[in-house]
Amino acid sequence: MLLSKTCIYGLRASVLLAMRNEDQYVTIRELSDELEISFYFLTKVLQHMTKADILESYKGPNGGVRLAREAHEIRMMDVVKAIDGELSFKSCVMGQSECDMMNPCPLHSKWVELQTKMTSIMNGTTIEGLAKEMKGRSVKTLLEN
Amino acid sequence: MLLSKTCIYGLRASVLLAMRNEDQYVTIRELSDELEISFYFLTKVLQHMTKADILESYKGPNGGVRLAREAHEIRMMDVVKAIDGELSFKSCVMGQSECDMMNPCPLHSKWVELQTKMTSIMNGTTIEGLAKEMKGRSVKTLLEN
DNA sequence: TTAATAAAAGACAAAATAGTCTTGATTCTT
DNA sequence: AAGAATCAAGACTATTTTGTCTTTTATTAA
Repeated sequence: MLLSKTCIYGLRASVLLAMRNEDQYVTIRELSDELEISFYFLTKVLQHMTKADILESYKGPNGGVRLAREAHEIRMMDVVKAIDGELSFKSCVMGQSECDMMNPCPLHSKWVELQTKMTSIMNGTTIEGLAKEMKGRSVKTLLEN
Repeated sequence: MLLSKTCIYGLRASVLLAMRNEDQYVTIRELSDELEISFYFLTKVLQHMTKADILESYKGPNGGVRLAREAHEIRMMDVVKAIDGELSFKSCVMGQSECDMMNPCPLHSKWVELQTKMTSIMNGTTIEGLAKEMKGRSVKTLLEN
């Protein structure tokens, strides 16, 4: 698995937040219910994202979490880096600690293109983009049935 | 990390075997020494590969393991599938259990191309190819220094 | 000001992955 | 036949990831 579950949950929760009124706080319970994952676990994930300034939180009644910036200003890359770190997807396929042009693993030349592509997708995709895609999907599902 | 350590060790050991006289048995101890990894752990990995008919083994003096087929007949994909299974790299980035055209995750359209590319690299790369690349690299290193 | 709501913090538990070691089964050499 | 070499099998431990729960802190509303 390329991304950890923690990271995937973080991404999905961000997308849900972006699909709503962006400046409104949403409780973690609502998010975990909608994602059908453990409330406790999601709490930890989102706490981490709050510390990383991707989300902001508010305690007490009507509190919850929301995106710290506008959804189009948060890239998928920001979330992935904050949770899994950069190494997770930039690390060498063959597990070599250093893998670059000077010291390539036997797959390097073929793989580097893939990694570039991957990086550019993560950089080029915003939470807003994912949210729009999700909304579009729902409409499409409706039209199809 | 895309591939598990188990899988990476299995790949690297296969490449070492291919770099030698292919029909000669090599002891696991030699392989683990060369790869600088745990002998015990590598033993388990290679046992698994033997069961999967990627390697064959022979007990006793002058025994060891060797490739079960010629190096150009073993694809990287064979090793990865045998150890990590297919799901490991074909699974959805966003963690959706079903993710296809009919039921895409919000990243599906962008990601599918990447997965295709990845699959084709794994299918198109043989252990022999990796071994040759390794040998070439050594020569290059010599020439550079 | 008290009670209720909700995140923060951190302890604890379970599962998956990675790593270590011992014993047993073969096979070779002498 | 005996001893050494080597993989096979499986028990055991350590680490990382994932998941659960309790207590504390901040905030609101009555």
